[in-house]
Amino acid sequence: MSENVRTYTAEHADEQVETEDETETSADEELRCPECSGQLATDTEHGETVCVDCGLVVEADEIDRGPEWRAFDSREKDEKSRVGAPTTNMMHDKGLSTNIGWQDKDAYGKSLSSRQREKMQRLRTWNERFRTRDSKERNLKQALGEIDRMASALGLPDNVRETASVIYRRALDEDLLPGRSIEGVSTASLYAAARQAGTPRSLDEIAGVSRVEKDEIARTYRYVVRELKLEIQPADPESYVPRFASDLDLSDESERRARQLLETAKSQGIHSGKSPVGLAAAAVYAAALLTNEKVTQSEVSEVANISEVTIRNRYHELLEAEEGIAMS
DNA sequence: ATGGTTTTTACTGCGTC
DNA sequence: GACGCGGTAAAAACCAT
Repeated sequence: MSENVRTYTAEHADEQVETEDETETSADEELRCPECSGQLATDTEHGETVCVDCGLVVEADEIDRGPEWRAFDSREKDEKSRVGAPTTNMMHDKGLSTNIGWQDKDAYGKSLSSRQREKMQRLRTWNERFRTRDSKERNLKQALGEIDRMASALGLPDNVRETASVIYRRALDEDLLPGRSIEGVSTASLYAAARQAGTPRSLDEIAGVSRVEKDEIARTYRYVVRELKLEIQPADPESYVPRFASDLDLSDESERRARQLLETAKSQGIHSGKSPVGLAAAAVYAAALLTNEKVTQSEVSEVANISEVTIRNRYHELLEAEEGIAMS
């Protein structure tokens, strides 16, 4: 039983990243403080992102792209409104390009003459052609559609799609695409984004909704992470707990116990090198046992996609760790 | 390619409903 | 007898070197 602190990298490859002196990292991937790796908080009042631990200002003079809220009457609404919709990375042109409405109405809402209608139709056609003119844009359009589709299938929230879009966009900008499929990079981006957002999906789940083989996803993922210097920590077992618990119709109580078990396991260092998914599954099973809720190992293995043997091994270790704490 | 570790597969035995 | 559970051995998968 060697006490090796090997990071689990099977489907969770996390590359070590040399931290450059000038931390000119773009805001879209910043999750942790570069100094003390503490939690970051956004101060919208001053437009700053600060570290709650050491107070380091990570990002200043940010632009708030959202609309001003709280307008009490129509006059105020006009004053406070900033023109246009908020930009989003989920559209290939950030939602900024011109779009010609489909309604054949003029600015006053009056219908157009048939001549004008024809003209507008031609304009729409050309506008669409220009909008997706060069290959990069078309590429992006397809990729974002793909990301959206997979994210929906996996029930991932919008912010994950946003992040995935950002990652993909960067990959495109850095010319990472040649030699790799659009689907592959889209999938890898989504996988990375899900993990960054703390709502990880296993490689198997991702592969299930992607057109690309698991191997290629893993390969591309590693490549993208390395090239873009994304910092992604090994998945936290606890982030799988809620999903498993709800899939098994377990009470909040046992979900809490499962987290607790994982906490003590972490403090004991039991978790290093083991599959986060397996750990989470075992914790959920053990917690259900402790709260007298009937769940079979095979049921847990089903929802977690983990073998029963692994669940057995892990949950023994979890319980031992728990007792070890109780003794001391 | 190799070696070390973890996970999976397959099989067996035990107790209970 | 089917089912849930535990254990073991060998194979496969995986990461690091």
